[in-house]
Amino acid sequence: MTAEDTAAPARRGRPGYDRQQVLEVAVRLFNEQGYDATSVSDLAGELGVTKSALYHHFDSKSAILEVALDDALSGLESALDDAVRSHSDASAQLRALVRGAVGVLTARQSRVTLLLRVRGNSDVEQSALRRRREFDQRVAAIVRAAQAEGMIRADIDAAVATRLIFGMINSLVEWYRPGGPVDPDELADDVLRATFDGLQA
Amino acid sequence: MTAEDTAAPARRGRPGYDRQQVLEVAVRLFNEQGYDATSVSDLAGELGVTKSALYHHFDSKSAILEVALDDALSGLESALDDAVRSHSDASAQLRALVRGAVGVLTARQSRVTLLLRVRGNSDVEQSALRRRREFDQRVAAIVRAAQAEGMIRADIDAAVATRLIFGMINSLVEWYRPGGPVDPDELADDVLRATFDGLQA
DNA sequence: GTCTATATTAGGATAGAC
DNA sequence: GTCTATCCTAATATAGAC
Repeated sequence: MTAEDTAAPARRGRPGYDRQQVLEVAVRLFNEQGYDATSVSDLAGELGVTKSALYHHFDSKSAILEVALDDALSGLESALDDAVRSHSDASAQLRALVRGAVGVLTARQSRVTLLLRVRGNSDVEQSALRRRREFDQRVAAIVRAAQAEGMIRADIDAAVATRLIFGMINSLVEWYRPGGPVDPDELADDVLRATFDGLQA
Repeated sequence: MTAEDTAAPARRGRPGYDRQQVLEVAVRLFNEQGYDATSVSDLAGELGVTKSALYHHFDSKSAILEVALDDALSGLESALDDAVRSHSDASAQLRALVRGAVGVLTARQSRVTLLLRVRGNSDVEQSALRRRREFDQRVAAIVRAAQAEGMIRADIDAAVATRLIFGMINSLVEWYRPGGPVDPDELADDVLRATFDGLQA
């Protein structure tokens, strides 16, 4: 209904998954139980196949994680690039970025959730962390510039402000559920209002 | 210097840990690597003792987790109780709660971090989750009441507002470090300003 | 309070048939 | 694309001595 882009001829019988379907279920399980707490057996059980079948789709458990993390990072980086490209002043870029980030978090919720929980326990996780730190630094630079432009109040440290804003945004993955009662666009508006105008009446 | 309440006669030689010291190191490791990714061997290695030595202090790995989670939850519950007891109107209670929660998060950072990452993979985790949900519901009720009092803007859903506020607060555990450049009290002020007045100049 | 075994199970991963 | 069988390692936990 929503995403069936690949030209895959919609499988029928119980068994018979493609890479995308495996990825989908894996990411969901990783989020429900945590990556480390999810065994390949768990995943196989959830899909109703054996462990061996999974190794036909992915070389390793961490290869699944790698694909998911790349997807999340690409989304966030694109949102940042778009925001920077579409606006010349930092204040407008920041607003666009907040809206874009909320968009990515709601659209790719499960993969971004995975990204935000990465601790650096493997090469895959460490390289994702590096890439995420680069993203964070670019964002911090924009917040600093927006403060210099007078958009962000001067009585708060720009680095702290950056973390508070994205702390609020990132926390969405903990409760937002696609298809739930909260509309993604309205949510973006709420976050913009909450961060910049405040929740006080 | 800070917490040496127990009457333990300050050990000397390398080996020789008490429960508190083991707990301290365990919680730090759990946060660095994730609970599931941290083996009892890792912990033993970090302490410079064998695995068996650890089982002298705690019955199981999850027993360590249980103590840490209880401490975090107790702190948050106390902050909530204090806020409710000290103020009669919801608006003041909410402000006191935000300040108190930031205080608990900064003072018991490592244990609260652990709590916020719990997924419910065991009985210990599930009972912590239940207790946390109770806390969340009490908080949501206060936010609703504060909105009814006219303190919180009416154009945002109270449940969403609650999650945004505590999303920002809880995100502190991701970057705040005791003894670092950010003062806990100033941070509480910043969070109050950011959530209620907004970050806009 | 710690140590040297050791039991036991589960985990990630591979070989090769269907 | 999936299966059975299997390898190998690492994980939690225990027994009993020092």
